[in-house]
Amino acid sequence: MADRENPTVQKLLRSFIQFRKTGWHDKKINGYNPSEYKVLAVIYEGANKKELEMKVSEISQILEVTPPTVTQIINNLDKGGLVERTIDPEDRRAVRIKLTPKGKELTENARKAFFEKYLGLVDYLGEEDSEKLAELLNKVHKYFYELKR
Amino acid sequence: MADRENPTVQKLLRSFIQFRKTGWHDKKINGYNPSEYKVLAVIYEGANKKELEMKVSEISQILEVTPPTVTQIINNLDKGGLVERTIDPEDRRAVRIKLTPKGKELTENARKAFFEKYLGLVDYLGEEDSEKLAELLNKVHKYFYELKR
DNA sequence: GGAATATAATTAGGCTACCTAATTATTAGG
DNA sequence: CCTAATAATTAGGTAGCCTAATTATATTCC
Repeated sequence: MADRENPTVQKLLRSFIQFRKTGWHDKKINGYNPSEYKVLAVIYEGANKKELEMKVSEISQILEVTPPTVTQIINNLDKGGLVERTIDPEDRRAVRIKLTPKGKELTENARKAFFEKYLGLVDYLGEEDSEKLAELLNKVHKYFYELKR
Repeated sequence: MADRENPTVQKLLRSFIQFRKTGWHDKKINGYNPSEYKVLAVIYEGANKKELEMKVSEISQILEVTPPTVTQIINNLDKGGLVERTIDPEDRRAVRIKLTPKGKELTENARKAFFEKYLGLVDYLGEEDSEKLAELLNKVHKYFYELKR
């Protein structure tokens, strides 16, 4: 209670607020929003791992957003010719999403820039502290997650 | 380039994404949004430190949002009777914002709950790791901030 | 001292990134 | 084979921001 002035709490709070404003999530590139790039990245990575293309529901699970959110983003990517829908022949309710050559090129370029930036960060923090940070953030997530239930 | 698969980068990225979804910033309390509570908190803290009430521009600087954003939030808080505007007699362009008794009570209750939650977090992480986390987040912010210029 | 300029706040309108509820198409279970 | 479940979509809404334009007041400087 008197602990309301606890300096560690204060520091942590300030850091959280600042971190939220950190532009680590970039602004528009090539006319596409960060949320659109995230979907592109998921489709791209999925294609490198599996034989079948990603379903809307799979993308939605990976990004932890609802399916309507994914549908909307896919609609825009489709309009821009970055992505194609095909009906899954095994389950005609499902839709498989595939990158077009244009979409693939865009995604690869964005990924390159993105990973360079993050390699720079790991370099800046040092390998050890980077690992520590990831671990601590996971613990924070777990703490709040468990509070909510 | 081959470093694109650097596991530390991957871990860090996953942590960042997860952290962004962490509900550390709460949902509506008493019908007021997190952004509204942040403004209340700033006004409350300002009142404890200075003789004069907060101006819109001061609130805007502290929260790092534009003045129109603050104006809108103040409008809502005003409608709810949590806050009062008075014209600064020294500079009649400026508006001083003051908590009403109702606003003050609400803010105090919210602050209490809020700080208890964060004391719990510090307890969960340990004092030392909490400090480390704050420090690392600040470094991350600095890295991205400098990249942007 | 008055015109030009700067500053404080507000209004109007727009945007991103989400959400929920309802609908449509298809598949699976009793 | 009919009911219930599942996949995706459409429609509409919300929070939390933003920019540009406007209004009122202050400051500067010839």
